[in-house]
Amino acid sequence: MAFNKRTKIREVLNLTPENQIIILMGWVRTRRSNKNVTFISLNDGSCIQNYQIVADPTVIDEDILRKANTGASIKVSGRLVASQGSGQQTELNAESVEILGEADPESYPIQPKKHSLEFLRENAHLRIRTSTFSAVMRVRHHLAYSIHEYFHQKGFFYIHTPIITASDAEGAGEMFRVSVLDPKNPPLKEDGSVDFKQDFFERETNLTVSGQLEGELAALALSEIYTFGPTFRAENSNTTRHLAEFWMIEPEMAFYDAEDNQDLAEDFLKYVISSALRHCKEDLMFLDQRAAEEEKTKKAELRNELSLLERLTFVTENKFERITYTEAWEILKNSAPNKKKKFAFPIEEWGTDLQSEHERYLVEKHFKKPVIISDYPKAIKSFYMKQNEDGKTVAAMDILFPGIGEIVGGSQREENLEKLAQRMEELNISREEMWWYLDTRRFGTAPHAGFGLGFERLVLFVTGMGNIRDVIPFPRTPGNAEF
RNA sequence: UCCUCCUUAGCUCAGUCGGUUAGAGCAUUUGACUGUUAAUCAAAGGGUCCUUGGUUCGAGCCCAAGAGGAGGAGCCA
Repeated sequence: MAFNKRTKIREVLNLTPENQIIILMGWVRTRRSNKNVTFISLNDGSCIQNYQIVADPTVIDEDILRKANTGASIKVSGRLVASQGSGQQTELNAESVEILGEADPESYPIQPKKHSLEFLRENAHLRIRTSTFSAVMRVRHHLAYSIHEYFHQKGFFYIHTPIITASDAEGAGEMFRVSVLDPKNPPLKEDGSVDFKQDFFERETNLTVSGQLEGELAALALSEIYTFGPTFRAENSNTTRHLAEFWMIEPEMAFYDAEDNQDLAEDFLKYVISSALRHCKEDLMFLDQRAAEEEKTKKAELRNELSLLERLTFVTENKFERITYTEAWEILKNSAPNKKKKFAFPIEEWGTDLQSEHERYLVEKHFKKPVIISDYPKAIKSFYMKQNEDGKTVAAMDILFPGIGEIVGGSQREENLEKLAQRMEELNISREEMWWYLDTRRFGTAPHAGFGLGFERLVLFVTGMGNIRDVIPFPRTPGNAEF
């Protein structure tokens, strides 16, 4: 018999019991037994539910049942019947059980009990077998799928921008070097510096920190494109919302201005979150309960007012608040915590960047909903952002989510060659190396805009998990690349 | 990188003022039990108290350094 003749638990749950023969394969979650009967809770990862196998010790060999302990993988053939117990509609009366892979109960780390997330992080190779992580991974999949679905339906093209890049023009911080040179004995130039001319690409190369610049090139040909790929930042960030390797979605659209950009970002976020609510209902209900348990351990003032499911529904049903940096600055300057000197960074001069505590105040206390802040001072934003008429601000926007902070950062791009070149000169960015980028402004330049969405931050928000390391299968953080 | 906290059984944790043989729950093993829902009941096994050094008659507990982890900040998505 071919292995794929088996039925997935997700499908079995919808079958009417007619004593038909069904084959299930999966991993044992728990086993309970007495003299007359053994119950096995089986999970195959196809859904959050375990399926109950009933084994009669006069039918199934006792040695086999003994090996069907927590963590073992088994194949069960049996008859689908209405359940005699109250916990489930149907169950499988085993006629044969085969042990596919034993799991020594003395050494298998995942027990049928609540484990700490820290412990599971150290067992990342096995944690996907837990209810929580399998639920997170399924939600992650559906979010990725619905992202492609959203853009495809709108006529956007999926562009693959390079992972290896020679430009660090974004200035987005430290990069990981890509090199085939011998690190112990690299070829040197006369001045003693490394001679990258002898490296694989005959120049210094790094892992990408953003696909945006290449995305712009494609948008100025295909009109509307998006990227969805891995992104690397070699920053020594140790927080619950940073990874050294993460996935980013970067749409880039010709003939969009700043407002079109905001409209798209808001519509997009609402689409993928409601898609998760529709397609991952059971997983999200499980994660909702898990998050509610977690809430109980927090201090009262740090607790969420809304449950996970309520937060998700709230975001899809309410308009995001849209304010400018200047408006945000005024609200913050006149806010109670600022007047009472409760902020670690008091709001005084116009023009300084907003700190986490300020963003959190706006999102969680003042507006109590997602907030889009636009038109930041140009000094604190990147060179490629469109300079506004006032000469002080750029057409940037950040979308802030409760509990997550910045989930989207984007802008209308500067399409004017002179203004862009001048800004690059001011910031000491090489116009010679960026000739290809500037060419788009030389030939048929057009207004365009785009944004970057941190995929794991989205998964974090939708699953209600607290740490970004728990929403990617194998997290890469400073000092951690085990799996 | 900075600040704060943590590290005791496989897991989660307790451990009084520095005092003799280091505890609990869960897990595991064995047994009991006529259908269980993370079954229940009984018994048993299980320890480099993170590492190194110091103080002391005596250190899981005090001090120092190091390692690992968590939370917050910065950088950002």
